[in-house]
Amino acid sequence: MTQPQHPTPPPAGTVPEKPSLDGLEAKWADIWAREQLYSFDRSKTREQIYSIDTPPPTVSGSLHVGHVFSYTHTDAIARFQRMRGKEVFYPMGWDDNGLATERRVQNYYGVRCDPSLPYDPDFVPGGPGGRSPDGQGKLPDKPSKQQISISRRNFTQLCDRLTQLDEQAFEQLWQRLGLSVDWSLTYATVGERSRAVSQRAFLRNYERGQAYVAEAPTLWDVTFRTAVAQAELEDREHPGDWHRVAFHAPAGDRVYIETTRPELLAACVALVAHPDDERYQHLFGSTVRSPLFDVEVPVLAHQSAEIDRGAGIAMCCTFGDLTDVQWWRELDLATRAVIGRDGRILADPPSGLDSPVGLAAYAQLTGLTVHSARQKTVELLAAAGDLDGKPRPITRPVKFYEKGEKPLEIVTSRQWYIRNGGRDERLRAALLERGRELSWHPEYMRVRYDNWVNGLNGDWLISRQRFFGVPIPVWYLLDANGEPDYCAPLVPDEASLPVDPSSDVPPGFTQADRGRPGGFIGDPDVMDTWATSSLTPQIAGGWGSDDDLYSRVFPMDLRPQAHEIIRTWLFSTMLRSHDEHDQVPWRHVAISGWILDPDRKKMSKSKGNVVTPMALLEELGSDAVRYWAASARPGTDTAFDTGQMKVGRRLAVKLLNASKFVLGVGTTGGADVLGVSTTGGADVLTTAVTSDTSVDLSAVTEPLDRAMLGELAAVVDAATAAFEAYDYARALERAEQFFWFFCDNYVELVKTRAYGEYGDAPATSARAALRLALRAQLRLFAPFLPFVTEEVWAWWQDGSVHRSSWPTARELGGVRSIEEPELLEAAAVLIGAVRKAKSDAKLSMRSDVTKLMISADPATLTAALTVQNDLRSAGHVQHLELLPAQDGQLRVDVLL
RNA sequence: GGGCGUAUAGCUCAGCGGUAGAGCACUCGGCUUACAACCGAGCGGUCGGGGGUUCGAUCCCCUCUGCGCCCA
Repeated sequence: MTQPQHPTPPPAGTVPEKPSLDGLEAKWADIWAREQLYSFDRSKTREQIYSIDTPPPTVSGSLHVGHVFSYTHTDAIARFQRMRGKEVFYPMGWDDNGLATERRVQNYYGVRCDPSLPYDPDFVPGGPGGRSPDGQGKLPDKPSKQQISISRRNFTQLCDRLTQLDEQAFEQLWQRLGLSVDWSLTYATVGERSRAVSQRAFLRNYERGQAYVAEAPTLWDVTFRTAVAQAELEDREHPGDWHRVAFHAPAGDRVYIETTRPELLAACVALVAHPDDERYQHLFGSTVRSPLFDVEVPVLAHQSAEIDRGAGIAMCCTFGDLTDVQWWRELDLATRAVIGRDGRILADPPSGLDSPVGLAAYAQLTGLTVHSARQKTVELLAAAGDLDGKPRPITRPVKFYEKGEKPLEIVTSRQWYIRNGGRDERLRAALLERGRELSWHPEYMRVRYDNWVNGLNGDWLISRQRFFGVPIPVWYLLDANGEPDYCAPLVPDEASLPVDPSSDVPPGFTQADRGRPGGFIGDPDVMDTWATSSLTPQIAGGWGSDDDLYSRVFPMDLRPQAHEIIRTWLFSTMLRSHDEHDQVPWRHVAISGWILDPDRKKMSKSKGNVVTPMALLEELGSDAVRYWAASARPGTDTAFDTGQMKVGRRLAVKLLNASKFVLGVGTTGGADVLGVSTTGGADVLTTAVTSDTSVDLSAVTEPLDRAMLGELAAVVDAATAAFEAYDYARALERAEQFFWFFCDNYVELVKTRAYGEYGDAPATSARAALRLALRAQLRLFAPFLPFVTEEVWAWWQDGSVHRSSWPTARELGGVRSIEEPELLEAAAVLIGAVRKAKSDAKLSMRSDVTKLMISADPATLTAALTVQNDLRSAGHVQHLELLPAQDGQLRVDVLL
């Protein structure tokens, strides 16, 4: 069953002979789209609206089952809120901004961006670009051999083109999954609107002094040749070697340091030891000379030197790691850079290296990679006798760019930053306070936010030396020598956004002024992708372009997201909202867990354990997959489990069959007690015709029927409370547990009566109760199983179940509305005892019971008496005997 | 190294102060007029180890161990 079937839909208002799940996704997704069932009504007020800040998936990656998992959680909440009467603002975004897209376009079209090239309007890409998506809705990723250099504008056009293809595949999948998104509200993070919002927010940050440009040591990826922010770092265990190297004191003494980075020897600006370290007290304040390069450096004390690491005294280089940066800054040291942005030793020796012997040594390293320079330096040191012993291998944590494969270097460069509290206690405290204003689901995820904010050690570096992204919207004046003045950037008018400084000109200038002394140059950099993603509420809500809409949806009600991007997406969105609006961007944040493979390893492409979602949806059905997703507790990592999906599929099938029974057992006679209109038709799909007042509970006269409705009312209350607390899984569990009980016990008990065996009034009571219960349960399941519930709803109700109102206890007569609250449970226990007797005797459930003897406490006996007709019918009992139990213990004896 | 989560039946998980639960798997039985891709019944656990609080602990506290994640 890999091909979806498209059976002719049965006429509205009829129950099919053989109900089936096949084809429901295609049928209903199509109808919902055509009817615009989920379209957002922007005339509603903020109080009437429930707004969702949807996570935009990265379209250059592939969708996997983890996306299906978390987006289902959000959709269930959206559907619940919609049924509760909220106007749900549920847009979809595409994250097509940034490096991932760049790489994909390079490989896909076989191109390379060269910003120095002019735009070629006639450029036609080669590569497999014309190919259509494969069966999984994904375009092939094939690296090309030869890469053509093209201009930045041509390059970004290809990015647009490819992401559009990817987005179509994504949208197909989401619709198949049944996400109740309003597709007319879709945005893309590199779209014009996003660029304008991103640039506008940046410029406002700049005006308020929250964004600034600075020349500073920066973590740098030599492969991608771009600066990297703290949030993009990861520590990896990396092998290296301790080298024991001699520095020379004036008296001829040797001072040994230990280092894992001897290649930075020429960049050494000081030796540093802990102020309490006895071994080096006599050296503090003196100078030593470096081996090979013969540069004089001071010996200094600093608290953060580690006494028991290496020799306890370390060389401080500009720059080997973040500790070097700290020492350099706090001890006010010289700067001697030796590593270039390409990760190779610079051609020019650093200042202070001027002796002939030093210059000769340096010349041997020039142009080498870090790795080669290290080997060469070790050779030279050994030859000079300044290397003590053999290098000793160690493994230590080294900082990497999360997407990179080489250790990060630190280079000094001019970059843009946004203040984030990393260097400002007051801002940090304010952001921590913002975190406390949010409702976190689950609550303990708040700690991750606190940890991140408390651990920030610098401002947010937002400029990236890449091509595809939102350009930093500033220009710099060139002085008479053609040197840019970075202190006073030229900024565009907000009305002209978005701008591309590499092709647009600043106010008051013409293209002729570009690059000319006295003219201007554009900032060549783009912003970090998070600098735009941090504005998804503003982008989706129309900030700046549709302020009326924005006032109706912001601050949003819900931010759903995964836990690993609390430090990036959640934090940065909070920061931008704090800066721009002085308030939290949402009220609730719901954190989804991850999908683990059956061996409890995180699913990822590199491990090859990802599951293609579309095939899964086709095989088991969307409702089944959604059931599995919705069964997972919020925030909990969950194993991929087709078994659980099959359980969901069985539930959906059961809903079909049980509904067929309830609706086929006969109407309630004469006027329809449910007040169901018979004017059905898809043209009124979006109209909620069913209201509480149309339900006539008065036909439900039998105590057992009322008891069942009372139980269901309690379930409705529990599910509602669970949903309000964002615990969709509990809401599903309660509904599901009741439904199986309802089918196995209640339906079996009343079946005979419902067929009319005991006359009209008892039959009518059962039929009305069955219908009321079905109508409520379909709505309880609608957020989880949108397709099967809609299908069944259409058999007998007008409109869409997804636009009907969420069930209430009141419409079912209230919780525990009868005087004998345990009636239903008692009846179930008794019929269970009869079944067990037959099962133990290995008899058919149809076989007759000659005599059923029940000995119990008075309340249970009363219950048995009350349901005796149903009990006798369901159990095929000929004679029923009720006896008071002396000890109050229930005993059921069955004479077969 | 610090933080968070988690540990319950063979498996996947619920429960979280008052005599252990579900589904799957397994065993046995049943074509029952909604459902045999179904239904019924059963088997199965000293609730990770140790200590403490309590009349009583799977549940609360401490500690140890395993696993996962986040941050250094």
